[in-house]
Amino acid sequence: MELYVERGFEQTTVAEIAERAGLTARTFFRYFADKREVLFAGSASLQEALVAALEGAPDDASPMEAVAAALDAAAAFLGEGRELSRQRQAVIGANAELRERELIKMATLSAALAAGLRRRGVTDPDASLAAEAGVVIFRVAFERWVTDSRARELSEIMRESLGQLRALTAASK
Amino acid sequence: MELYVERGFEQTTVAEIAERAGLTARTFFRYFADKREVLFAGSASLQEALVAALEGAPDDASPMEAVAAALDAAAAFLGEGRELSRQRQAVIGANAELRERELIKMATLSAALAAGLRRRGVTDPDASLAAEAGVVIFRVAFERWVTDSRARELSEIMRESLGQLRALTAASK
DNA sequence: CCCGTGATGTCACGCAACGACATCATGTTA
DNA sequence: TAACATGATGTCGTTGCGTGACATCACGGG
Repeated sequence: MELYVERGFEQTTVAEIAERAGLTARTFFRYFADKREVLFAGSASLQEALVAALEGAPDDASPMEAVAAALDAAAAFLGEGRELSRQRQAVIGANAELRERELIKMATLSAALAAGLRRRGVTDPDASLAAEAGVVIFRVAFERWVTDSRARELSEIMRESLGQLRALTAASK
Repeated sequence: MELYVERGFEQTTVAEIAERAGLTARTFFRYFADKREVLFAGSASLQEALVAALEGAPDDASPMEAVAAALDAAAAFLGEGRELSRQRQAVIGANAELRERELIKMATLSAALAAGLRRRGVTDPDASLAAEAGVVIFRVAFERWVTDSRARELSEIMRESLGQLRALTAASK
């Protein structure tokens, strides 16, 4: 992160990262599949947290209520490190390759949520749609939280965004 | 395409592609930004066709009706080359880097459609949502068309998928 | 004290991607 | 016709990503 923020993603070589970390480039590649993956190291555990929250929702919760539980977990997971999230997002936004990687992480997350919903008994078109909607809300809320100057909580913005989507879909005849 | 189908994307070198085309690797990179871009060469013109159709829709058409016009254009654009689309999709599906590239192309398409809708006077949350919904329908219908053994028309599957999404959103209270 | 085992380093390699420069076929203009 | 500009291609050299093969070294257990 230090190097990516200082001089940008492309201008940073793996050798430099390894040196800063007191390692060899070869060792770097034993921990991260490629230069991009460093920025997404936490995404696996984030995904696990969301899926766990979704599956831990009450049995009688609707699909979107279960998704809302997952979003709460996301807020808890990310809520503390706003400054880190800001830097990270700035780096990713400045580079096309990183945006690609982020998109596929989001797609993976969506698939995992859909699978979790199916395990809860939600059938297929609904499971996928609810999962995709959840990811859309996550992205929108996260973007606002990172951008906004006001110190609102991520969880609050998540809930607000969910409400907005609800209103929008309800209003579409 | 020949080489990617024969031996897969990763096992094909740019030098081989260039040789097959009677060129140098250096020249290849003058036409395509990278090895992946070859498979997405047509995506710019596809996007232009969709946006043109969206903007050419009647003034009194609703946002989703305009999106439907764009989907018709997509069907017209791709409808003839089913076998090519099949091969292409098989290659892309077999490789993570190519899936990433495809995701960012879809995101770009969604942004272009949203911009087109805004030019039609649709305001922001609706424009983005309608555009994203359009891309979802495109993906789902295209996937079915490529996978299905039956010889149904792409345009027909597009319209059917749009109807299903409409029904789903209408049913969600 | 030896012996796995896992983490790291070293070396060598293939290949993607790009900059700089040369070449060659064009069509244009005097 | 000769001179010249232009655009497409080839040639050469370089950087950096990513990987396989092998060596080394620290460690804890027997």
